[in-house]
Amino acid sequence: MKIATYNVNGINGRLPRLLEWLEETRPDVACLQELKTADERFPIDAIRAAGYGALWSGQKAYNGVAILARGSDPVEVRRGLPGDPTDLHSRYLEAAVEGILVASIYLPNGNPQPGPKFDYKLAWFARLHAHAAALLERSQPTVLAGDYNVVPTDRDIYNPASWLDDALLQPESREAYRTLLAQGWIDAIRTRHPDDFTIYTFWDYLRNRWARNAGLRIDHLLLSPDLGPRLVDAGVDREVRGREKASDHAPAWVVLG
DNA sequence: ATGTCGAGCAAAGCTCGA
Repeated sequence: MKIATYNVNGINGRLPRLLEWLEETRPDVACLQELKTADERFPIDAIRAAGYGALWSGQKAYNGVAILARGSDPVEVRRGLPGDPTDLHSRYLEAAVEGILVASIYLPNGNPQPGPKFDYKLAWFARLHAHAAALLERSQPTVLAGDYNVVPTDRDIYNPASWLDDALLQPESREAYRTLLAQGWIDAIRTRHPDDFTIYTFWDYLRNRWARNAGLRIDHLLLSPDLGPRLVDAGVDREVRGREKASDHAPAWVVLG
């Protein structure tokens, strides 16, 4: 079973790219982020025509997450991260697909830092810690997939020098990611590629960063501990980033046996 | 500051968020 995560950076503007990738790689589950569209403009007809059922939580212009399942309709379990009823951003969706609980996560970027956006990022992370711990208590195979907006270590970026003030590299962001892993979650990409320090998922549009492979690893697939023995493979569909009208992220994926 | 995108608003270039 192949589960992927892909920050599409505008699902309508990049729909041909998304459909092409689905056709080429046929993931069983695809978690999408940054839909940047209201619910009523989600391109469900094109996605169904590609062979996928879908759940989505949209928002006009910003955020937005979805879960696609090949040949079936994902069963919605949760919409929105618990812990703050005043938080209206569409950043979390959870569904059951073939016995696996899958979450599509779009963690706040947090820039500029310090400031209210960074505070929101850390508060969102704290809510994720609480919910992720509750998920582990249920002992159901679970995958938390998405754009975490965290570069876990300096081994996950081409060169941290020009990003030192960025929210993605702050010690607080990294500590929050480590705290999540310490609950027992397995970072599938890093576990499968322990010594590959050029495996990235995001290349900024600015300053020719794709051509220079000046990337960051910020999209992650976290597996519940029971899925550890089922980890067969994991990777990044890097070439997708190099295409016309590409998102600034590439899809990342895991195969479970 | 740099400089690249999508999307909204509204009718073209600006603003915002990333």
